[in-house]
Amino acid sequence: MKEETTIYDIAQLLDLSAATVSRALKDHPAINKKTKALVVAKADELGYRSNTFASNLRRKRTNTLGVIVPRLNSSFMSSVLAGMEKVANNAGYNLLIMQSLESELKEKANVQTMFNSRVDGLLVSLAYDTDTLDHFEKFFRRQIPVLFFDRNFDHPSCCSIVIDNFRAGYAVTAHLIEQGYRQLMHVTGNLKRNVYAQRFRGFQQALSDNNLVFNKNHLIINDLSEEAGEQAALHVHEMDTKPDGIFIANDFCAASFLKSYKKLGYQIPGDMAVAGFNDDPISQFIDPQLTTIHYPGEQIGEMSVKKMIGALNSPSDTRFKQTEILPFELIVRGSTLKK
Amino acid sequence: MKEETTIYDIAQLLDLSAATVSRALKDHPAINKKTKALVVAKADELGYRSNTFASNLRRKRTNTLGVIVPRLNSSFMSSVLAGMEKVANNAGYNLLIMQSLESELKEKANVQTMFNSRVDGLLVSLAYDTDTLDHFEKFFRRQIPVLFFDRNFDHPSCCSIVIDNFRAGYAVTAHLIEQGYRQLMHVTGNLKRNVYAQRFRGFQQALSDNNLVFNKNHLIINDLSEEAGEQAALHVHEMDTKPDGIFIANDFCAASFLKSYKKLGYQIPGDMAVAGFNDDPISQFIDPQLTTIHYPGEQIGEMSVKKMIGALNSPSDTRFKQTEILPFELIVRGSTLKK
DNA sequence: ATTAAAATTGCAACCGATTGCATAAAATTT
DNA sequence: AAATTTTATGCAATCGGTTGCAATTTTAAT
Repeated sequence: MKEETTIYDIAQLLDLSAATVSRALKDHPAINKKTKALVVAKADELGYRSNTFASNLRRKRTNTLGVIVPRLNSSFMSSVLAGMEKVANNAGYNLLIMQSLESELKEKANVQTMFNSRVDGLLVSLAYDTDTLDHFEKFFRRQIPVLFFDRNFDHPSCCSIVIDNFRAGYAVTAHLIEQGYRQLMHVTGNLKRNVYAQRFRGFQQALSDNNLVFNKNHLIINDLSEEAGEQAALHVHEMDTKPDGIFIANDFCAASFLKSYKKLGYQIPGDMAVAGFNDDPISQFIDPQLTTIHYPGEQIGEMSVKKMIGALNSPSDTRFKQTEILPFELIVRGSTLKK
Repeated sequence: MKEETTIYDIAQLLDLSAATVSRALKDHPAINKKTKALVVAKADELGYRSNTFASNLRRKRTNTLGVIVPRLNSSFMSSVLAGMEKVANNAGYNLLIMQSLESELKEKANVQTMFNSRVDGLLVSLAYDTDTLDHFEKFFRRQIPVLFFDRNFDHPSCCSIVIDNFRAGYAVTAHLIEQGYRQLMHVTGNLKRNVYAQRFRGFQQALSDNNLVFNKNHLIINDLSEEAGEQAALHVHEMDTKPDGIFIANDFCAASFLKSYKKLGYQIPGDMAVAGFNDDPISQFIDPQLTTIHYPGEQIGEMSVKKMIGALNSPSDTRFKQTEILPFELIVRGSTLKK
């Protein structure tokens, strides 16, 4: 096993001090160009790689950003991560990625691990059942920036990157109404999560703007899983007066509903129009294809990391504390065609 | 910003040396139980967290494993990662995750970054077009363990965790034959990737074992993307003598094929039986549901990290160099019902 | 009581990069 | 030519935990 070269080796070979080598390697202005060139050349020659620990130890920074997501396995999240990685890499940051698996408990453990790993900043999309931000207190106290994307929670010291879930929910609902559906139902997740609460608000507002009354029995709250979609279908099947349109806050669950409801003998659209959310690939494979909301995942990822790095570089700049709202797009497909 | 407590603080408060505190905290056998208890109590009280950098710097280990995957957004990969994370966390390792986005170039860059971050070991599933392992040379030379999972490449100093793709390919094909399909076609990815090469071999073997000849025109090699599935459907549509069964080495592509082929007016199964690979959730949403191979993603992840940690703890133990082959499962669904 | 062995603890030198401050050398001004 | 400024480099302490070896204390054996 070859020995690592250090700045001391380089210093000795070039008859310089380690300090100069260190400065040369990071392009410090006080170092002569020729010296820099020499040092860089020698470093290359020896296959030098900077020892991050020594550097981190001294500078008290890790150049690592922590990322906690509910799950990795959605095309949405992986676009987000792709976007994050791109920006982070370019800026010399690494990502430490963990999944909470939608559990607050796991999320807490993740946050603790992130804290112990001394990430410079934390990017989080909250788990399904997270109630409080208490577990982030450690970060707040030490003023380590925490940023929420997609699933957020208002807090004075955190910034968020989201889409306008209210308007998106409104757009979907308005579209359903415009297509002639009047008895609308809504299936969504935990209303403590901003994304679901706001989509629901959008749903309600669209109803009321069109002089439709919201029927409390037309709201189902579940975990938006595949099984939940199935159960929702069964539930609707057993309703006396059935809705003719349904807006489900997640494509996967919507697809599951659609599949199950079809199986029960209903026509889609016609008996029931179905709209989802997220523009998951699945929405194009199911028959009929699913009307949904497209979410700019990659952009959300890029923006999040950019903000974070901005905040790290100039902690006082309030620009980096502001919530950013990115645009969405309504994608109309077969599942909501005219009645 | 509160100051961090260090072992020196604890040492001073308890009138001990930093060495003793250090040893006490890591449960060193030479330290008196009472002293240990005292130290641990004080550490808790002060909210002490060990400084990883100082420790890494001294011990020349990072307790971090690098993971490079082609893409994060498949349910398979995210199960793998979930499995990896579980085991890694329990053993006190962190994961540094990157995606190659199926590009050798990006993979090379990732490997370099991993090297610079001094991961203790590297877990890789190769990109679609990776030709050589040259970019891993740095790791081999320094004897940093590299392990391949799923998509591997034979190399004396690497161990692999895979399923038996040959037998899986064989099983799918034999099933199609058993259902009465005779003119079988195969769509797969780059044959440099073991997974695809072996599935193809399994396909061929099953044919020959059933006295069927393999027709060279019945092999399509593409990137197994959604578009590729569409194009394959068009291609088959234009063939004079059409196959009656097709085995596609990836569910996503298979689903896309199925959808497109149906659209062209064919019956599935009947005109064409379709089988996929991976047991992606999509396979249950498409109509008819897709026959496929179930892959134990989580187990692959767990096993990979276990092996890796084993190799790190006892570098000489050859058990950790052995390739591990995990079981798969043939899942029969509607798309390949009897002719 | 003496000696040998075992159990604890401390000393001090690392690990490698960073940085405030001082110094030396070169360039510019007077 | 002397004084001043600018530019370039070095010194040495620091970050916080780890570990080989020595020193001390306790326990066990003779």
